[in-house]
Formats: sequence, structure tokens, C-alpha cells
Amino acid sequence: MADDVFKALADPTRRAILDELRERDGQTLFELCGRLAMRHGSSASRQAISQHLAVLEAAGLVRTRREGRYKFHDFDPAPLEHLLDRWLGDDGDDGSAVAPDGRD
Amino acid sequence: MADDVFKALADPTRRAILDELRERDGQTLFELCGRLAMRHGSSASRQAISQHLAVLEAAGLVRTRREGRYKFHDFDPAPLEHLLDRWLGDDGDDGSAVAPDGRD
DNA sequence: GGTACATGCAAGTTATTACTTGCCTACCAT
DNA sequence: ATGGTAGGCAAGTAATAACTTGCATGTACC
Repeated sequence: MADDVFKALADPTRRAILDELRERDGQTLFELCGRLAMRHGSSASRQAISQHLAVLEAAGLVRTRREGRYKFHDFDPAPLEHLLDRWLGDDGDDGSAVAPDGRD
Repeated sequence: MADDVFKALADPTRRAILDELRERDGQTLFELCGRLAMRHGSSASRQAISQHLAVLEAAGLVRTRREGRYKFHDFDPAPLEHLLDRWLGDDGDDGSAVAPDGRD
């Protein structure tokens, strides 16, 4: 689960997509293509971005809604919320807490 | 810079190494091999782990100090501290804050 | 119905990453 | 010195990920 999120964040193009969606939610694939090219200097093709969006959606970072022939993409920050807590919580080598969630 | 950190976090073995070092700082390569095998079910070889450590060190997540024939590894959480802020700060499409640091 | 636009799918290619193999250097003890 | 332990380097292989190409589907609008 968290593995998908880390993998999704590993690519600079995907991080740019998140930046772009965070700033303006509900963009279509074509809109994203244009804005990424202009504002982030991305040279990725439509298909490449489409595949990146699929990865982001699989990680739960992007939600989509279909309307007619358009598909709108929304950024969902929830999976990021406690992603790094396992390393940032005040340091502990005690034996009490091993985290309630399965990690990898 | 941040790119190296995201890339470093993308691998489950490397995340397990961070978990292990966070719990017990200053482990040697051999120590890590043993503990990863036992406690994380890792089957990675010494060389594989050595290379993972190099990636983590390049990302600034692990610092090393040499003492005689031993090399101790310490976890440094600093690069993680504000890694996700760009997406988690209260939502904004205003024009004021674009973050002072170069991202990707 | 026909055409144009928005997106989807799948096979193939290239690039990157993880891992292995084999040998090498440094340190310490006997 | 010799042997054993901790670690390093580099070239090669295997696995995975990113991207391309070409065609298919679905929807709106005339």
C-alpha cells in the first residue's frame, strides 16, 4: 500500500503532476499535458502522462470522475499524511510501538 | 536534491534499512545484514545492502563514520523533515508562496 | 450517420535500477 | 608475515520502469 505511494513519488514528472493538480484541481488529461509543458518544462507525451496518472491513481494520490467524454483528475493528499511518521516521530528504541499498520 | 531522497525511498529494502537504523543507530554493514535478514525477512546480500547504503548516503539520509576497520552508519532524518510540505501545506492557489528552494 | 475530439489499451523498445560475481584493500590479532 | 574479518570496486546480468507506436472506443455535435 505505502509501497505504491513511495514508488509513485519517485518520478519527477509525477511529482510535477501533483504540483499542478494541487494548484488547480479537476484538470483533464489534455489540460495537464499543456500546463506541464508550459509551466514545468515537461516534454512528456499524452500517453506518457496518461500512464503516470494511472500510477498516481493506483497509489490513491489522484481521484478521477468522468463526465461525458471528459475525465477530471483531483489530487488527494490523504496517502501522504502520515507517510513519513515512521521515521519522524520522536526517536525511540523502546519496544512498545511497532505501528498498527502493515507497511511493506 | 529532493529527487535523490524520493528515489532512495522508493525501494522497500532501503526503507527497511532506515527502520532498522532508526531503531538502533551506528550499525555496521554486517550487523545490518544480519538484522535485516532476521527481523525484516530480507534476503539481500552484503553487496546489495552496501549499494543501498550508498544510495541512502547520497540522499543524505545516512551518515557514516569510520573507526578502524569498522564503518558505522547513522540515520539522519533531516532530509525527510519538510519533504511533503509542498503538497500538505493548507491548500493554496494564491500566488504568494512558491517555496524558496529549487525542487526538481 | 459521419466527423472531430478526449481518452484507452496493448505490444514493443529503450533506459534505469537492483543484484551478482569475482577480486581487491585495509585493519587487527597471533 | 599469515590468516581472518570488515569493507570496497567494477563489470556483467537480470528485472523493472518509462516511453513510444499504432489502433480502438466512446461521446458530442453537425
